[in-house]
Formats: sequence, C-alpha cells, structure tokens
Amino acid sequence: MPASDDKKAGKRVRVTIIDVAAKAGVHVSTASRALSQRKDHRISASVVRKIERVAEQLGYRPNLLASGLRTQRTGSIGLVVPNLGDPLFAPIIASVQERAAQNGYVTYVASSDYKPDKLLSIIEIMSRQSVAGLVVASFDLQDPAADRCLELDIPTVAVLRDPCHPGLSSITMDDESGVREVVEHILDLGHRSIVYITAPLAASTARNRLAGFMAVAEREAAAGCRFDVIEADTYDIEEGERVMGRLIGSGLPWTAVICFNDLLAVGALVALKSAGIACPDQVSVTGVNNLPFVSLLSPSLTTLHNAGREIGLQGADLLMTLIENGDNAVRRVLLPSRLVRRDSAGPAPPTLAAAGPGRSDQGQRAVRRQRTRPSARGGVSGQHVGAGG
Amino acid sequence: MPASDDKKAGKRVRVTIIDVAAKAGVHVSTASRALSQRKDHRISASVVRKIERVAEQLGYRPNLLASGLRTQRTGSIGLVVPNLGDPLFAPIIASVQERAAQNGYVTYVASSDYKPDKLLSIIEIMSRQSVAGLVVASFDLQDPAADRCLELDIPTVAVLRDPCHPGLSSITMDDESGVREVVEHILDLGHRSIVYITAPLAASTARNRLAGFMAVAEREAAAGCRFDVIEADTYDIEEGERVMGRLIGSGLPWTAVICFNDLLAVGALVALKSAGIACPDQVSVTGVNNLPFVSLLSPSLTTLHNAGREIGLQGADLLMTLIENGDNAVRRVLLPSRLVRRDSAGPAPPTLAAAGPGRSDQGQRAVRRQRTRPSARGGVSGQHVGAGG
DNA sequence: ATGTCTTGCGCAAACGTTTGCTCTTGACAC
DNA sequence: GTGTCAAGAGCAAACGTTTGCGCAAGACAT
Repeated sequence: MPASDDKKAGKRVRVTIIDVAAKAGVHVSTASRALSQRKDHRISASVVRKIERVAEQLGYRPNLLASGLRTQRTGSIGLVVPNLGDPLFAPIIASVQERAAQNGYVTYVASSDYKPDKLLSIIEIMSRQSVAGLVVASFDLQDPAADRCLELDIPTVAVLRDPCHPGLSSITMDDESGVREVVEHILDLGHRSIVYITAPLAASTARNRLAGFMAVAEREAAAGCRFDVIEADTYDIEEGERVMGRLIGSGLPWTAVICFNDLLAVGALVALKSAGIACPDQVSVTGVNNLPFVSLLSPSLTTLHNAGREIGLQGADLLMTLIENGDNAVRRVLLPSRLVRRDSAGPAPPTLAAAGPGRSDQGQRAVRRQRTRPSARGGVSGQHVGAGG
Repeated sequence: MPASDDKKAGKRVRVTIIDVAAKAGVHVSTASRALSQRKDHRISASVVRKIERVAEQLGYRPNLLASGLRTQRTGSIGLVVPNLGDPLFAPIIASVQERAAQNGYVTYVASSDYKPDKLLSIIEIMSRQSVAGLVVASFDLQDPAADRCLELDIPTVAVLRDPCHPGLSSITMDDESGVREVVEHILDLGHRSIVYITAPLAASTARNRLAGFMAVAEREAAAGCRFDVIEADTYDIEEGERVMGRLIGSGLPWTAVICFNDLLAVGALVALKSAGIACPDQVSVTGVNNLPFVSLLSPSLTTLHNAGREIGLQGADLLMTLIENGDNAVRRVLLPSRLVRRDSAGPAPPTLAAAGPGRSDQGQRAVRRQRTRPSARGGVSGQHVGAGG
C-alpha cells in the first residue's frame, strides 16, 4: 500500500509486475500469466480483466531485460550493413526494420565499414545483447563471421552478399545473369570494346557480376570483341571518377564501360564530363542498382534494378521463421534483376566502333579466360583481359 | 567440474561468469569484479590475470541482459527518424551509430513515418527495452512524445527538428537564417515574384524556414516584390512534381521557386522539364539540405548545405554526456547552414521579371503578413501571401 | 460418500549479473 | 602482545520476469 503510494506520488520508481500483482490482490505469477500473450494461461477471465485494468492504471511497462533473461529470448534483431551512408542500403534498412517491427522486434543497426574484423566485433557485441537473430548485408565470401554466427547459434540471414556458407540462408540478387543482360544490351548497341569496372572481389556480388561479364566475354571471344576488366578499390562516386580518369589516360580502346554499381558509374560520368567526352554520343556507361536519383541525371543512367526493399522484406521474413519456427533448412533465394534502359547507354559511335556492324563478325581478338576465383584480391586490378592476338 | 565439462564438450550451453569463477577457483563476485571495467576493484593483480585467462579460454561472453537488469543501465540507445528511406537521414543514422559505437553503445533505429502516434509507440517499445537514451529526429513542435520522454525519464536529444520543449536539448540547423540567405540570393539575382513551397507546418524546420522567407518578404514589402506560399503535403520528389504542376497551371506570376527541401526542388525541376520550362533560363529553383546527388543534376541545384553528419555527431555526444554525467542542463545548439550556389538559380529573365531592375524600386504590391504560427496545419496551403494592391 | 479430473491460482526457483556487507589475514604501530 | 587498519576475497541479496510444480476446490462418475 505505501509502496503503491510511492509510485502514484511520482517518485519515479519503475512499476513492476509485482506492484501490479499486489494492487490486484493476486500472486505475481498470476499477473504474469494474465498479461502474457499466450492465451493458454488457465486464468479466469474476470481475474485477467482485473489485472489488465490495474496494469493499465498503474502504467505498467514490462521490463524486457528481465523477461529476456528469464526466457532466453528477446525481441531484438541486428542488422549489419557495410556502409550506412550508401543509398543502396537505405531501402534494406527501412524494410528490415519495418518487417521486424510488424513482428514485434526492434532492430539494431551497425556498419561494418567493409571490414571483416569489424563485422566480427559487431556480431560479438550484438550477441552479448542477446539478439534473437541477425540480418547481415556485409558478408564477404568465406567470411569467418559466417562461421561465428553459427558457432554462437544465432539465427542469421545473409542478404545482398552471400558468404556461400553451407549453413547460412541468403537472399540475393541474380547478379550474374543481370550483368550478362547488361553486356548483351551493350553488344546489341554495337559496342565491340567494352570495359568492366569491378569492385574488390571479396564479396559475392563482385564475383558474380564479374562472372556474368566474363560469361559473355568468353562466348564472344571469336566475334572481334575486346573485353577488359579494371578493379576499383571502393564503391563510391569518387573512386568512379578516379578509375575513369585512369581509363581515359590509359590509351585502351573502348566505347562502353560497365560499372559494378551506380556510384562508380556516376563517378565515371563525372570524369567523362570533365574530360569533355560525351555520353552517350561517344561512349556508353552503365551501372547496377538503380539508385533513386540516377534516373534524374543527364544522361539518365542505364542500370539494373535491384530490389533492395524486396531483399529486406524477404530477409526479415526468413529470419522470423528461423527464429520462431527453429527452422534450420538452408534457403538460397535469388531475386531477378531487371535491366532499365535509359540514356547513358547508346549506339556505339561508328568511327570508334570495332571492326564491323554485326555481332557475328569474325575478329582477330580473343578473350583470355579471366580467373573468376582468384586467390588474392588484387587479382585483376587494371588487368587487360581481352589480349590482342 | 562435470558442469565445466559440459561446456567444453560443446553442449552449446552459454558459459556464464559462474563457470569462469568455478574454473578459476574463486567466488563469482570476485570474477565479476576482476572482469569489471572499473579498476577500483580491490582484487590482486595475479587473481585478475588468472580470471581473465580463464574467461578467454572458456570463451566467456557477458550477458548484457543480466547485467542491465542488475545495474539498471544498458549499452543501447535508440534513434528515431521520420523516414529511413530519405537520404537526408543517412548521414545522421551513420554518425549517431558511429559515435554511439565509439562509446560502447549499440543503436536501435526505427522510423516514425512522420506519425506522432507511431513515434509515441516507438518510444514506448524502446523504453521497454531499457534504452539508455534516445536521439529523435522526428519530433513535431509541441510533440506529446517529448513530454513522454521526460515522464519516462529517458535522456533524450532532439536533432534536426526541435519540439521546442523546455526540458529537451536539441541540435538543429539554423533554418531561418539559412532560408533568409536563400531569399536574399534570389532577390540579388533580380527575381521579384517568388514562391515558397513549404512543408507541413507541424515541424520546427517548416516553421523556421517559412519564418525566414517571411522575414525577407515583410522587409521587401514596399519594394515591388511579390511573395507567395504554397504548402506541400509530403517531402518527396513526387510531391514536388505535383505542387509544381499546380503552380504552373495556377496562372500566378513568378520567376523563382524556393523549396522547403531538395526532394521537393528536384520534383519541381522534373515538372518544369516536362512542361518545357527552362531552368535556370526562365525560372530559378532552390532546395535545402544539399543531398549528395543534387550537385550532379542538370541544372545542378542551388541549395543550403545542412550538415547531417555534424548534427548526428553532436547529438550523440550530447546524449552521451546526458547519460553518463546525468547532466540535466538543457542545451539548444544551432548549426549554421551554408548557401551553395549552383546552376538552378540564375538571373531573373528580363521579360518576365517584375517592375524594375533594382531591389530598392518602389512597388505597388505589398506583402501581407503571413501568420507564422497558424493553429491549423493547412493554414497557408495554396494561399496567396503577397496580395495585390 | 469416496475417488478421479479439471480448473484456477500460489509457491519458489531460476535466468546471469552486480554490489554492499562481512570476514579473514597480514602489516604495522603502540 | 594487543589493537588498528587496509587489502583481498567470499556471502547473499537483488534486479523483474517466467514457469514447473503443487495444492485446493469444485465437477463428475462410481
């Protein structure tokens, strides 16, 4: 009774279930059962009503720390992305958070800054917070962090980048066939000297997009086409400018540049503009991701639409089933990407185009097989793929 | 001993401080003190070393739920933004998370979707998770959620939008003088019929930017200038298109449009382009925020640079001192915004400009005082401010 | 009237920490 | 040789829940 008065007097003491039980004249276990979500609680309706009324009246707010401690399960999940500033991750963050919230979960977010050890330490920290599960968008291939998630027994879904770990489910885009479609499109436009700017090959996205590029390159080996690959060190606009700057000064022949992502492509456009090279009249540029603003640029960017929101929703959904059903089946979902044709990719300029007009032309240049699984990161950096002769 | 064996046998039992203490041959309280951060723990160095070694060896990971329950303080904070997809909030999320992590905190994020009741429920949920503090970027003016934060005794910092609550600290941009600078710039360019597209006036940002516009409008009342205000319903590009479309069809005279933010401005540019109106040759457009991509548009957007990252860093820093020092002094930090002159704002077209060339010209049009604190949201929607005669 | 079942609720342990207090021990001064 | 003190470590309570178990009382069949 006096304790109850303390609360009402505003002494800023958190009201617990003990207070509720006391005021309702029942045992705390009864109050707990009555307030529980599970409705198999063997408590008479009248008592439930009374307890609910008292709880409401006292402003009872359950302490989820205590609850989580007792039940070994919490209402929070973690989301790790490589870069919180990259607009690519905004829809993923938004959709994961949204879907988690719909299921009663709150979401921690953290940025790994593309560093595997930072990812490891984030996982460590989140595990100490007893997260119920993890959505990770920053796994490298063979990432030790993937093993760690399984060791720690944390339900985990990989999104966007697949570590290709036998025990982990993933939701990713079909990068390989996406980029293949881009290259086909560029070939259809008549281009015969094509450069692909890849990202560091630590991530599955980079490998798979490169594989898509190489697949077409190999097939067109005998068709008089030239394919080169340059490796960018980061993923941002500035790096796109730098790489394109190097390419312009390299003396390589090319009329089209396919970029790993939109940001590199935008940087490439900037570099082209300042070099006075017209896009798409002289050269074509494409990106990947279809970031919200690339349709507004001049020229508007031809790119692959990657459904970040869909990835986030499906990733969160999958995590929920992992958590709540204890379902351990490993799923690998591949979402289709869609080519968005805009202005930055146009017909190859006749004067600069390679040999003939048709794709089936005989050519003297062959594509040398590019290792798509090089052991070291810098494997293809600046390397010339389509060797002369 | 057998219990210890269980752990080593990989029975997936979480190793607790009890296990560590047992294996080290000390009492659990001793282990707790030895592993504690606070170094005033009266435990001999040799024992500390032994316990640390055992903890390492067993792979002990402290349970922060238990710790938080006992100590009434946790290592997590919450961050609420109105829209996780809006690029405006990316640097704020990134910087708050970064600074929080530096201080050993993990960060929950959630989106209020611009809905006050959703904000309230988020605060409720986060409070149940016992967050140590809150950074909120989605307060409305006089937001009841602000009261709630104080009732719940949660250290809270308002960023970007100031609820103007006497008990809450805030870190915001100096919106009023920023927009004033924009209007001055537009006037300097010779424009004499200016439209301001405001956002819904629930937020301090909208009020303050409108106040900046109105301040100049009043001052220039006698100078033959015309000032109109239109209210947008949301903050996105599509709404910018719609509003600009209405403006174009309205028959109002104007040569410059100052937009509440970049997204509306970009939408305005889109609408202008599809209406065949040239920017900046025929009309000028400005935004606010200097989003990363607006420098790349054609025309590049004249805007105010708002330092989202700085807001986040200062907001997080302030929250840390609130949490750790129990410091209750209310601070209101106003960060300066900076005009970024680009191509979307150019000289007023001579043929369309109002009366004379100079700003000091006498004019017959006066600006009617716009209520800057209307009671209802729709107060100025589509309203003509600078009345004729 | 006795026995079995079901319903409704109380009892108390447990989740994994932290921390005020107590106790022991050895150092030191008197 | 007794007393004081500080250092180092153990004891046990507490944080706020949840839940297996037990118990009482009523329903029902025998």
